[in-house]
Amino acid sequence: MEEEFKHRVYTLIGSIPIGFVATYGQIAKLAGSPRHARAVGYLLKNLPMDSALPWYRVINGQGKISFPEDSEKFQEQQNRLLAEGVKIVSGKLSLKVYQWR
DNA sequence: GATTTGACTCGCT
DNA sequence: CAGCGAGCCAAAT
Repeated sequence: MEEEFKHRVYTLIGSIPIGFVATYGQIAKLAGSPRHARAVGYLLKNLPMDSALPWYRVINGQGKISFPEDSEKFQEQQNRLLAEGVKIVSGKLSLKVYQWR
């Protein structure tokens, strides 16, 4: 695996401000590989749970959490986001995609 | 070293 | 406007 890619992905995710989120594709692109959105997900999947990385700020291209609503993972991610200041509008999470400006 | 898998996307129906 | 399908490509087995 390319260590550099991984490192950039982790760094980028870590740099997402509170109250914002980013998409897998965006992370992959900024990490240097526009077509590796899935690899990003893969990396997050095998993250150690003791990691301080805000993986829950990463969502899919549709601005949603990439888990079925009934799954525990979904619940946890949503809760963490809510705890970070994300609000609910019209029953949906008000997710603002970070733009690395 | 080949095969399967997936926390993705985009485009067409 | 929601749903489905095919493309993509690294990581894991």
